[in-house]
Amino acid sequence: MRLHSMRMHDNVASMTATKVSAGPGETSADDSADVREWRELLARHADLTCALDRALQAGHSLGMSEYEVLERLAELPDRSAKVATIAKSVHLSQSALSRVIGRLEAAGLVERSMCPEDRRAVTVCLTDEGLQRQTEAKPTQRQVLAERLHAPLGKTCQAL
Amino acid sequence: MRLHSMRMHDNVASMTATKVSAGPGETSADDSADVREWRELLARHADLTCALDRALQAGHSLGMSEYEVLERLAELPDRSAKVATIAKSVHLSQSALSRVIGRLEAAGLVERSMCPEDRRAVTVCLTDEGLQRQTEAKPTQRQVLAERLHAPLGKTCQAL
DNA sequence: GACTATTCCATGCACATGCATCTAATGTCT
DNA sequence: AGACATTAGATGCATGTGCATGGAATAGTC
Repeated sequence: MRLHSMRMHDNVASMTATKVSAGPGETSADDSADVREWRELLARHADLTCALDRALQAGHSLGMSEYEVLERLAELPDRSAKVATIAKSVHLSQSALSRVIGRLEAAGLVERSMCPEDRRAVTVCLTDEGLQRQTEAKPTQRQVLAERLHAPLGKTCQAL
Repeated sequence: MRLHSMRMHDNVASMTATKVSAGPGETSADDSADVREWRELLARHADLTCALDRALQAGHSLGMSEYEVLERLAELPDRSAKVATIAKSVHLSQSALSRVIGRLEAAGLVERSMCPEDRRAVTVCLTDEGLQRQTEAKPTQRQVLAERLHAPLGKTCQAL
């Protein structure tokens, strides 16, 4: 079972081929619509992930996962949360999140501290620098979203 | 710039936080709609990729990337294409595609052969076994799509 | 025809991810 | 209290991916 994004790529989805569907061993009546929708979802995801990652990396030295964690923290009143809480809002495995937090901590953008009530847990807190970075990066992210979320889809993002 | 899926994960997207938007340094008027849409796209993609990969792996020993290549080839009249052609229809880098084809070849599902007209190019041809595997796996894929493409979204796919 | 630029694919390398596992801390049951 | 099960988070490991590069073949230029 795969899931999360590593470095993303680009590419268009063309290569049309006559596709009849609904043969004898088929699953349901019209799954071709599902397939079309699925491929569009893949293409959109690829395009956006690629563009977002490039823009964030180039402009703010942040990966998409890193930015997402910063964003979640920045949205909270006290700018901090337990790792387990963050995990619920990000599509990353617990281990991947642990490492993302590790990278953010090494960069000085968050701080890990022991949770008083539950000494197993770790509270992750956004630093001032972390908030600043997220604030700087936010317009970049929004711009990419605005440009590509509803764009015709067919152009690659290739080398930016 | 990240993009393509490695092993996918699951998780829900909750963690609601009061989000006002349109502060002084904002990009555009209402980007919160874009953000919502983007997060839904991410969640849907994560859910589907995770479920698809698990189902294909468990039932047919195929990764999502492998299945996609088989599917593209199976859709073609002669069940073969040059690598560069396949590359245009799949969201993988050229190198990743090269390795996917390598794995498929090692599994006996495709064959690589030199292209007569252009001796740089490689023609990839689906074997009978490859076609069979794709035919077997297809209902699995369609079923997952049918089940989850429009599902309420909020449940994880966790351990299958 | 010789030279250069370009295209096609494979591969070395770095890196992010998921799984399995480990340690520590809590919770539960008797 | 003691024993077992559960949960939180970190880490070893295997794997898949993208980038940079390389070698081979082709296309374009003079």
